Amino acid sequence: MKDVVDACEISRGGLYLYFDSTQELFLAVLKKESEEADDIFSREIHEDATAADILTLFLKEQKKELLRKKDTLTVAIYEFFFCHQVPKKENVLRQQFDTAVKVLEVLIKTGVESGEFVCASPKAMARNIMLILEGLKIASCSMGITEEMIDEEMVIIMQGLVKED
Amino acid sequence: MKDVVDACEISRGGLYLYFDSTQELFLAVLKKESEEADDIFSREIHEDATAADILTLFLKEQKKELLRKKDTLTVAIYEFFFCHQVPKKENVLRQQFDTAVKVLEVLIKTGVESGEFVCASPKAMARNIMLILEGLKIASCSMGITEEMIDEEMVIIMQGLVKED
Amino acid sequence: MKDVVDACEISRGGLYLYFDSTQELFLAVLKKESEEADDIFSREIHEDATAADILTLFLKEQKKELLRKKDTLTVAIYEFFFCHQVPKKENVLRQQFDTAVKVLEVLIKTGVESGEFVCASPKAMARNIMLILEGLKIASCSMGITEEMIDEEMVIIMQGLVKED
Amino acid sequence: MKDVVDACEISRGGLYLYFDSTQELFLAVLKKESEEADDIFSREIHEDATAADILTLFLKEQKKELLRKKDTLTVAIYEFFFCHQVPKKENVLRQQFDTAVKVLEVLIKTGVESGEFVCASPKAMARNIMLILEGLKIASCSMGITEEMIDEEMVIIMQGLVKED
DNA sequence: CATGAATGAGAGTTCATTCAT
DNA sequence: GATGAATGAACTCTCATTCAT
Repeated sequence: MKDVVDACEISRGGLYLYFDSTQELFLAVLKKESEEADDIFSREIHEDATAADILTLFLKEQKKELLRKKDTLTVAIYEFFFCHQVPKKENVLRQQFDTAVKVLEVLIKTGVESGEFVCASPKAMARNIMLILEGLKIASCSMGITEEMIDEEMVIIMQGLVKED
Repeated sequence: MKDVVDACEISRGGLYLYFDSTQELFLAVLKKESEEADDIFSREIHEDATAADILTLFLKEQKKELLRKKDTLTVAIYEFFFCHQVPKKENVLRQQFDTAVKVLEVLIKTGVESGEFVCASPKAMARNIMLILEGLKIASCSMGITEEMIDEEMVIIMQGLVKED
Repeated sequence: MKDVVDACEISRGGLYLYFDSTQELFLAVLKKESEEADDIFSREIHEDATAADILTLFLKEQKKELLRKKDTLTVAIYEFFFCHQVPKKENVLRQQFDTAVKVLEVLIKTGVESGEFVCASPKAMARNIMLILEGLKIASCSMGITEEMIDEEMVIIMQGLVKED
Repeated sequence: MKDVVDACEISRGGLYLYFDSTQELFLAVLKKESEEADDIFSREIHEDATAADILTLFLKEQKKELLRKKDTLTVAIYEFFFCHQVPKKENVLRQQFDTAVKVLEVLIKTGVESGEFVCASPKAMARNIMLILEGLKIASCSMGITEEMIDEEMVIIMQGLVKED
């Protein structure tokens, strides 16, 4: 509350002109973030490129986010959903995760069809990728990670899909 | 604080005879937990079994923990290290993670030597496994997971190591 | 404040062009109410009827008001004069009370003269009636009353005046 | 809140050691007051005296309370029950009122039996007395009353019961 | 004249920490 | 050593009032 008020140079009461509660403000921030993320994602996916190219681009974008220092929003989001056990439908975190999984699934399938990827269960693999990213994210917030760690994971992800022997 | 003094049947003031702050108390709890976890882990690894057996056992143990409802300690640990950016050496979370990675690395190497596993970079793979588990853990706390999700990930982990075609 | 600007479809600032404060606005409302109440009262008193008829009519009117649910204005008026100990001359509540007492006094005297009522001290009796009504009003707002309770009191009031044995 | 904290010379937080909320504190005050009032009442009723004596004593006691200046508690009690429309059973105000009515009813009946009083409906008369007192109380808080006004009402009440002609 | 976004003091409540006993 | 009553700063939220437009 205090931080928001200070950062926005608004009065405490002024906040309530735009949001009914701090919780609502927070959810609004989440929604905004989510939409912006979707925009970036969409822009990438529209490009005329191979599945591998798109996946690489996606992972690069994720890496950039992971390296962003002092990602206090990520922390705040986690803390929010730790406490507020909202139902699946209203859980923005869950929705973002599921959406990303679906997009990745389609991407992997496309890659399999084009012969770029080898994958028995695109859906499970998509979820696996997202969980690795989630793992990196939480590791970044709670214990710190290096760029090397991220790169290594990206390599493992790509190798798991191309596995040409 | 209240929960601790209630559970320990100690006075609020009494707590400060043993710990200078709630932060220190929390770190002590973590240390204790960590030691106990190590014990369990060691016991498993001492058994006379194949690398695949041990890994399976390890993953099963992890699954059990993931399914434990209301894992408030996990949440508390995350929240603690979100706020207290302690140096690597004192970050118990990091230490536990690194220890687990090392043990897994040895295990994978053993498996590779015995011909059970195929893996170019055991260290990276070990870290990958831990990040997936971390991803599952945070997903469990913040958006909820199903047993099927866990099983699926376990399968992917094992397949990534055996990949016999 | 919010309720007023919503109901009047005026801006918050606009209100201050007509009233210096909510207090002044409230007093203006009271004054208006008081004038309207006087009008009703006058209309009744002008009718050509016996004193008993008029008193009965008056009590019936009071009963109707007492039964009006959610009488938030009454509550607001009480709360206002609880806090703002205004001098007797400016106390609208007091003025209304005194006016009503005077009117009732005249009415009782008329009744005594016509032989309808028996009353040693019309002024005290008039005040007594008003205090009973005040008691019913506050009871209605703070603890709830039934129609039976009102009727009972009305009977006692009338019996106190006619007492023919 | 602030007033209580200032008056008790206690910290804001300290209040919550004894009461879970300001509302609970308030209800506790009410209960205490109520008990003390009962004590006084009981002491009077135990005395060996005629019904008229007891009633006179009761009215004298009520007069004393009515004359107590700055009766902010009475105001606070009214305001509380204006806002908190609690069910009849939990409404302390209502309970006190009903209890007083019952006691008065018994007293009047006793007086009727002993030939001191004349009264067709002791219950209604008891309620009438209480409503007059309630009317005096609210008048005292909101518009101010004089000792003469009180005395006048007391006379009317007594005359209404003895009515010897 | 009129607006409504913005203010800021004050409300009730929580909780890690302290200190007289 | 041990207690637990007490503290006080911080939290979220409300609302009559103001002022740049």
